[in-house]
Amino acid sequence: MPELPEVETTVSELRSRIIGRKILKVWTDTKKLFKPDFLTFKKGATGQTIKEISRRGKNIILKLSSGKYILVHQKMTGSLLYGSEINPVRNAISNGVKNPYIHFILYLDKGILALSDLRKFAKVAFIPDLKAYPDYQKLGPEPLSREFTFGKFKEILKKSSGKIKKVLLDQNKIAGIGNIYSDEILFEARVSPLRETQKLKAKETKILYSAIKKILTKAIKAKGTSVSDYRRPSGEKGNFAKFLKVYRREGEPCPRKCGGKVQRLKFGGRSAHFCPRCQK
DNA sequence: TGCAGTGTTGCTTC
DNA sequence: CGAAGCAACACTGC
Repeated sequence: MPELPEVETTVSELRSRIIGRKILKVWTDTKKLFKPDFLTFKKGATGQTIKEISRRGKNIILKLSSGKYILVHQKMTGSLLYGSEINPVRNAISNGVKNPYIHFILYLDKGILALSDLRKFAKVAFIPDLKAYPDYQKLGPEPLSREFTFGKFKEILKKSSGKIKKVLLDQNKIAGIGNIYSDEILFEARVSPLRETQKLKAKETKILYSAIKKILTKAIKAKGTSVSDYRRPSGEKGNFAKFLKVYRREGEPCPRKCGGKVQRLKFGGRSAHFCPRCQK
């Protein structure tokens, strides 16, 4: 589930703990997570000091003392956890909850950084040159950055076709929005996920732009959403789930009290939740 | 019991 | 070329 607010929470909570730490050892039981392969990763990471940690879209980026990078994408069920040690019997982080899904550990000179990932979809890459990494450089603008102006948003929409929900989910158009927040943003803006992007009115575009900034900012303040698996580095849950208005609320009355009912509809391979009465 | 559904992405197919 | 479908994996809930 980690979308922009969850990844932002992870990065900001890890920063003070792992900056300046040296990577002593790398462990995994799932080599397929690694790009280009585990041996390259291990050679590139071992002995390095972590100089910086940052976020780009849903990606976590560690800059190493060699000037090269580690990129972690948590995909569906990944969480990066930090603790003082690992309990090998329960595969649990010392100060976290029991967790049998740890598939990757960086042993640092102080503490450990572990990736929990039930479905093993996560990606852990060693990248010599970030700018030359296609998955990274194709990403669209950061929606909370100064660069993402209303003009920029209009330009993105102008070049897009199809339904607005699909545009919001496209990482190469805007980076970091996933299924939860696209539903919540569209509800906030009173725009149906099924609307054709080209047919949005000027006023709706403006409201949508504000809703993107508003919802993502609020979710970061709440430390993200834990619908099922996402955890903060400490193992704690995010607090935004209770603020969700439509996501996973099929059949409930519209929280805006318009008299409509939240509907779930499948398209583009995923489900969209919305109120057909007040989202036009 | 069994099967549909799950936060993401990228590959294959048409 | 774009759009759509599906696979990667393991679990939950109806």
